[in-house]
Amino acid sequence: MGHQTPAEVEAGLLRPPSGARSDAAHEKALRSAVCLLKIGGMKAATIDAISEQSGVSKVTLYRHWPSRQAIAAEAFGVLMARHLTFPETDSAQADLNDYLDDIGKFYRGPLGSIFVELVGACANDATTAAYFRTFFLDERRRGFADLIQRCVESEYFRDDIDTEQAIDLFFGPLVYRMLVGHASIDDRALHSIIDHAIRGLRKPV
Amino acid sequence: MGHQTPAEVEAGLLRPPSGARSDAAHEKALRSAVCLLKIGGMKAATIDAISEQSGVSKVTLYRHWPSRQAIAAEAFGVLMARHLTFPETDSAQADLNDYLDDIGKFYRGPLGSIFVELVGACANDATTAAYFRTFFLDERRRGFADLIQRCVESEYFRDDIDTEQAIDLFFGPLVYRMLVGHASIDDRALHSIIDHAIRGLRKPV
Amino acid sequence: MGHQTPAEVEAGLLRPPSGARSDAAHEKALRSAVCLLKIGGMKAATIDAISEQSGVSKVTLYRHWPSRQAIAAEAFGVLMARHLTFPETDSAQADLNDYLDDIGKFYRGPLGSIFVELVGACANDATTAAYFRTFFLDERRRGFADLIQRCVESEYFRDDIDTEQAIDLFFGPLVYRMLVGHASIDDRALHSIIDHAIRGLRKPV
Amino acid sequence: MGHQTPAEVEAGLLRPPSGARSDAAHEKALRSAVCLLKIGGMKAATIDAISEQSGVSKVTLYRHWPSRQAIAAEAFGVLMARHLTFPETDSAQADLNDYLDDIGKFYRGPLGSIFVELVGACANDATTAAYFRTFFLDERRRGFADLIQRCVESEYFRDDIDTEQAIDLFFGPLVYRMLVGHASIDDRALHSIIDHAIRGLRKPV
DNA sequence: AGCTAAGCGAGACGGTACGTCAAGTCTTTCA
DNA sequence: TGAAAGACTTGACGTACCGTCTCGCTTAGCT
Repeated sequence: MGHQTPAEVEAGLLRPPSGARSDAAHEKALRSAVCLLKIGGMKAATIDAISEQSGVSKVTLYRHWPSRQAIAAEAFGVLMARHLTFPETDSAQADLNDYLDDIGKFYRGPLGSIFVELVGACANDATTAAYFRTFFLDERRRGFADLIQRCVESEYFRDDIDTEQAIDLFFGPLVYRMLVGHASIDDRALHSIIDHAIRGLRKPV
Repeated sequence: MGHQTPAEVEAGLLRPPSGARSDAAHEKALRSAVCLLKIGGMKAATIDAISEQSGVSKVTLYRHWPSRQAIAAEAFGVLMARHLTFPETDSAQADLNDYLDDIGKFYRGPLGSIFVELVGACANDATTAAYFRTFFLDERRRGFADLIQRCVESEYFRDDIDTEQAIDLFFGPLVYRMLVGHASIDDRALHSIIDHAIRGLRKPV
Repeated sequence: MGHQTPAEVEAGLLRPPSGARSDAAHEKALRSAVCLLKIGGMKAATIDAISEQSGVSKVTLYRHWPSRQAIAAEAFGVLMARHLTFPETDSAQADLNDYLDDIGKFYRGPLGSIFVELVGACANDATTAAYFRTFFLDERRRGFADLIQRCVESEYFRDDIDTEQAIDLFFGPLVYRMLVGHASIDDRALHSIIDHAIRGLRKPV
Repeated sequence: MGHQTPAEVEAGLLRPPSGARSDAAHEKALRSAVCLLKIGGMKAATIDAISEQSGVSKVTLYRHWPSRQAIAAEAFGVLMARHLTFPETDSAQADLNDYLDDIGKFYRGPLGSIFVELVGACANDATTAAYFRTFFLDERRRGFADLIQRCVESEYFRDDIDTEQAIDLFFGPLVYRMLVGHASIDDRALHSIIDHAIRGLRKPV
């Protein structure tokens, strides 16, 4: 399947398949971007480096993406596709705790810092943000939204909460701390933050 | 008073005063940076532009700050010093609501987008983050912490909450949304987010 | 009739006729090249532009010509076919003067600067030079050679001159000045140069 | 002494001396350009190549010259400064013949083809032409003008000739032939052309 | 009448070079 | 002695044009 600009993706459109060549370049570029991101983060994923390492010319890269940040965003989506599956047991509450634990580990690992760099890049460029959402965030949020919904259905959370806001209540504080570094996100802090957020969402007992 | 690197600041150290000239250059540079930030955001606040507009040579800038982001961070602190005072009436709860209202307006205004750009810049460079905290964030958080403490004392909030986490429970979701743009921060969303956060902190009634 | 590469042309060979389509593309490309040359000179006559404007694909262009300069050279020949006819009255001397006057006007006009650009392009590529000669210069020189021959026959010029050299004695200085711009080619200069050249060729009286 | 743009040079102005560093870069770049020109002609003297080989950054090159052709033009001037001195014996006529002989050899040698490439480059860009004249041609023409003047004084040439035109009468045909390649410039042709030109300038006997 | 080979438009691609921007360093000169 | 002035290197950027390639369509001309 060919690549898609966020606009098209967000509009639910697909580009007409363009032939083997185009996709090959797209894939090669993404693979190189993934590799460079893992090794050196956003700083390493320059257009020149991706071009050189992948054998895809710069002009072609610019035909496929509007900026290096966009490539990185999509590459990050590819990279994360293999991680962080959502637990799905009988207990929504247990699943929530499991998932939030995973999140904590993720944020403190190498992928976490790439994630943070990407969020930072979103600040400078709305297009990057669009790519980041389309190729990574949206799907992940959908998964988490399902989990929250299950918490609502099992009467763990109130039924008048806004799912999107609930998600941000968990993630926002963590991301903010990772970006600015004003406070720790060690296990204790993490659990305490989560605890506060859960209290904000729980159904009164 | 001469300038301080964050390391020194955070360690409570002061550089030996360096003479009248130095401070004049420091001030001039900051004034220019403030001006450039207001006009064109982070993108406009380049070293060359600051140097040219302020008449302070690049070399001198680098003697005073480690990077252009650091200048911007300190300049932003200067810029914000005149805004967003904390309300202080008899009612902590009313003060909290007033303040959070102000925050909303601030985030959506021109200063808000500079703030977001700076937070984004923090992602790439720990030193920038240190400057940002030292010259802007720390003081502001202290003010907000006091407000939260008053909410605890007036038994609006529980007394076992962590003030730092409480702050991030309010700010994190907003900042996250501003950065990534995945959801609105209009008045309704804002109040709903705040409402969720407050619920997480409130003393059970 | 199909097109010919200079080598073939110069060897007196013709390509086997290739079918109606081929010629249509050839003509369309030349027409576009003429148009682009007139509007923007050599700089505008890029392969991409010719291809786009004419609807002839780049691959086809490269099947018909070895380079964009070659296309331009042939197009210039087409363009000039409509201009600069040779006067032919009873007086060879008068005809010579008329023609040289025309030349002066031509060199200073828009076609003159295209001509100069093409001569400049010949410097970098022998193939371009071959096209330029085949599709423009050779025929023109033949015409001028006839005129000079008539001057010899009417005993205006010596009969031991080399016609080719005589032509270059007139044109070389003009072209050189147009290329390098070290001296004017206004009417006075032009006539003076021509006068020197004629003196070099005249039969002593 | 710092470098000069042709406009300044032609206006007789000098840039204010800029310090040792600048000149070092200028010299290094020219040396590299000379070297590259000798090895591969104009095609080899790319900005990137000059920058890489000389260790002078591209930005600096563009501060010193407006284009690679300008660098090449100045470099060619440097290269030629060591060649083609003007003979100066008692006999102006003999000196003229000697010099024209030298010219022939020069045109057919490796430097000749660089010369032709440069003349060709002048066709596309007036600035290149200005550099070419300033750093190579003007001085050379001054020398040749002196020689022609001596021919006038010795009553070999008429005294009503225009020196500039006389120069072009010799050089124009040669340059034209070298550029377009429509006719030979072997010894016979060369002498014949020179002979024609001389006839055009000689004092009637 | 159908088949085959050629020419064709479309358009993506790798490559070379360009010209520019901003960052951060270094030297010279001045106060 | 410290700072202004400003030239410098570095690294990356985004673009232009080139010449090549593959694809699938059309057409010509032979079988």
